[in-house]
Amino acid sequence: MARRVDRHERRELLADALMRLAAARGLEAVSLRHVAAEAGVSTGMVQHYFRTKDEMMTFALGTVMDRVRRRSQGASTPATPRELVRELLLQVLPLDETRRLENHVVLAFLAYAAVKPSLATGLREAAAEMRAFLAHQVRTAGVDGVDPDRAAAGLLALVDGLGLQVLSQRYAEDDAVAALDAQLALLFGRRQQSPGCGRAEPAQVRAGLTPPRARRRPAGG
Amino acid sequence: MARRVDRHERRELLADALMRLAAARGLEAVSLRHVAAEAGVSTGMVQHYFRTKDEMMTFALGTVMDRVRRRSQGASTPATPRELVRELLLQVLPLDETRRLENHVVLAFLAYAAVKPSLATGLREAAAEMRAFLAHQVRTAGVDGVDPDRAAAGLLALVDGLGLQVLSQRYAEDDAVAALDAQLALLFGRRQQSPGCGRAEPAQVRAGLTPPRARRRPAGG
DNA sequence: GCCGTGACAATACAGGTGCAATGCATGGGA
DNA sequence: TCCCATGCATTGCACCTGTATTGTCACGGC
Repeated sequence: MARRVDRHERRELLADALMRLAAARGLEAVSLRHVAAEAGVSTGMVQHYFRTKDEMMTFALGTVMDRVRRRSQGASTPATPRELVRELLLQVLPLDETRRLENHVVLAFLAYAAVKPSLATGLREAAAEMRAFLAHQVRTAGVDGVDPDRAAAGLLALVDGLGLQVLSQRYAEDDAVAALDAQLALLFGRRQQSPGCGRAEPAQVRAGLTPPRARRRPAGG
Repeated sequence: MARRVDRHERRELLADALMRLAAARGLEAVSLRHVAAEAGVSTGMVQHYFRTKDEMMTFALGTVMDRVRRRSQGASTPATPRELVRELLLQVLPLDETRRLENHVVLAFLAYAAVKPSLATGLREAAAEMRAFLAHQVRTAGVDGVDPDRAAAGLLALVDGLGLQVLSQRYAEDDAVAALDAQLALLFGRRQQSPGCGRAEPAQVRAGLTPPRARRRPAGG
């Protein structure tokens, strides 16, 4: 066998091109030929590494999520759970070009997944993973009176919504960050506002505000 | 001239077919021929009423938004601003088949609009309209310490995020409603929790929590 | 040496796409 | 009655799509 190339690396290169394309011109502009052109290769090569378009799409989606995951983990090593949560959620918001691009891609895939259940599964898994992590941190923080799962789900919903607003230019980036911080303050307790009273409020807030909780379907994540 | 048909009515009929298609198989499945087939007419007729595909898409998007708008207004006539706000936001969440369909369509258009600025404009307008209405109601309610605009934007972001979660089956419908209600309680004040203290908290909460702009508008604006 | 296999390239093909052009029936104004 | 704009159907076209097929070339084991 004459294998001299790193197969996975090649696939990621193509996935990169796909993401650029999806971010710039939408997922509908993604075709084998366009991806090949964007990557500067022949369409034959794309076919060589992905037997079908669906396989290519699935791999690309996985790549995006892996990338977000990796960046979220490797960002820094904050001491407190609260900082950890903040770091993670900030990595999800479209605050720079890289993340804007990623958000665009994820949005495109989100709409696409409404039709392709296989992709939906992947997205759900990633979300479940994040929720689990967030819930764990909330639990670790020891905020009393809050259901960690609910809080995590609420945070994710908030960040999702904020991301949408920012992407469609209905909201400024700074405002989104401020909104997130406000919610975090609510959840973890700001400073100490008239103890006893301030304590009671946030718990109720959390329980209500971050509402749903995902029933984690084991299979779909 | 021999005009016996209601042009607008015909166009809405076609837009209906388009929406059904978009909800069921994604916006990528929307073609002149498919829309025609779904509506049970010839492709020639579609071309007769929409000179271009883009014109058809734009009209369909407008139709969805109008529909949501209309339903939101005509739902009922609740007495309090809070009820009004709740009614409106509930109309945006995908809580029944109709709204699930609308949400799917809006999501599809949202992703599509990231590429077609003309559509994005329409979506933004609708969102601005809703935010203005919500802000007015919040102002009318006379909640002190809250910026009505911020609160409105926050509510929209929350509902947007919740809608996404529900659509992608990461969140149960009931949980979404509970989440919304919790946020409303926060905003308008639940009952009266240790007055003075309970009063101060919500204001801060609102300002922070509901930050961004609304994504949820089913209409796709 | 060969030869097989992996890494690509080029091409072919059936089908779908948006859109233009054309055909044709009909019914109201002249 | 003629006339022609309207409402719609049919057809055609150039292009693009995903995929299958085939070809070519370089390498590495035998």
